[in-house]
Amino acid sequence: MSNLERSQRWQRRKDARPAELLDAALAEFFEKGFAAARLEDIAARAGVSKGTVYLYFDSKEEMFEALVQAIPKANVEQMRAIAMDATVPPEDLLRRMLTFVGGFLRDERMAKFPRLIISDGGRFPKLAETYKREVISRGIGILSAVIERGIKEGVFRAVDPLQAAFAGLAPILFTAIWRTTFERFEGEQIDAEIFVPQHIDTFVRGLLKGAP
Amino acid sequence: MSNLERSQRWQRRKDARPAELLDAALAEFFEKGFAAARLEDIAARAGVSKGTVYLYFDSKEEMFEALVQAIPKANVEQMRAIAMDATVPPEDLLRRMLTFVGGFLRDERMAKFPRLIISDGGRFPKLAETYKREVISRGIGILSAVIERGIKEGVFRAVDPLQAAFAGLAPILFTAIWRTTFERFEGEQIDAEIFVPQHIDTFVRGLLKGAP
DNA sequence: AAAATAAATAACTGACCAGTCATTAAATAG
DNA sequence: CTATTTAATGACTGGTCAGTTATTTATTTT
Repeated sequence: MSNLERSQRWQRRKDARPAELLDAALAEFFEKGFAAARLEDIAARAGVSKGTVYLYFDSKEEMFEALVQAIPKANVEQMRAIAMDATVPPEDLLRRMLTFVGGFLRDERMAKFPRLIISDGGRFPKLAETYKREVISRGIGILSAVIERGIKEGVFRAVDPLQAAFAGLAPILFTAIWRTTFERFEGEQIDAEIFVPQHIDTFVRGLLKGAP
Repeated sequence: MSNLERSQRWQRRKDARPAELLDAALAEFFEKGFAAARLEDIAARAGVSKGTVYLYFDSKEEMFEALVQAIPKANVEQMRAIAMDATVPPEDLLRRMLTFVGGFLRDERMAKFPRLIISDGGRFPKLAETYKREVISRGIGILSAVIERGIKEGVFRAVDPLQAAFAGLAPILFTAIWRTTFERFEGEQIDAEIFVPQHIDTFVRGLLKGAP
């Protein structure tokens, strides 16, 4: 029997562990929430024992932080890229940006983040704070800048740009929360395919000057 | 020393206990979420020992159910009353109804409910199910009926009434979630005073025919 | 091939908490 | 005033789980 075939109890994989543990942690957190997720299950899912987790992370909370820090930032930066194109009229920019957000929230991973933050933000304020600062504030900032430009150029009515940005984003974020909370029960459903474009249309029309 | 002055260890108050316990439970659930709320703290807050709780409720979950069942129904019925007035044009009805929702969500109690459901709905599906059936579905049903009437009367564009109802409600519910999750951290804030009326205005304008 | 190193394990600890139950004492009936 | 009932207590149980640590074993070095 060769060495390769011989069953080994475990292997040293120093480099791969942290990422694998974070993947496992994300899955468990999404499934059960932060408080109820068991470190033992996270370890098992990563094919490792509980003690090993503590070789790479100081605590459960630190794992959570690492996840919130890492994952949703790229998408926000991509939204900024869309906003940069000053040759596009503001109402089209707005449509594109909100469509983009609706798009990446269709990805399970992204959709489950808001719910996780809302769930455990109460007892672990750092998480909510980080998410607000790194994700929401940036996104809102970019959106409201575009709305402000539209007002200056006389295309939009003179609304409060910050509050309008929230109003544009809220239904889309709400879709993600809905999916992860109420979709599985019978009764009325949000159909993101219809809901998101229709909302964007209504929202942008409602913002335009010359509306009734 | 009279009987009245004599310090008594406790009093029998069979009738008052359940309501007092539910009040205490609501406060603890709002503060810590369902899973993290301690029965001992709920009991203490109601001025009673833990054992007493089990004289009136079979389990922690049953307390939660009782709360979700009881509290937010009245408001939904009040919204139905507004919708009933067929002499008012649909766009005004819509404004009134959404303003009403924005109003009662300013009450702390109401604002904290959605967050509680979202937080613990995952592990206690019954709660989310009850809330969807008893509160959300009813509210959405009433709203979408008014929107449908508006479309039939030729006042609104031919949108999907159900999805539009969600779109009208979502930002207002989102306000409540925001308040209980992100308001305490520095950075951009939703100002409900501006946000809600502005959203309602944009939403209804966006729905009207003759928009650009 | 033996010694050294460090990755990984698994048994353990200490704290926590939902739910139980034998006991106590307030209220009521006889 | 005494006996009975029952509201309320509080110590206890059984189970869970984050974090620790002594030990084992894979890998690297010499």
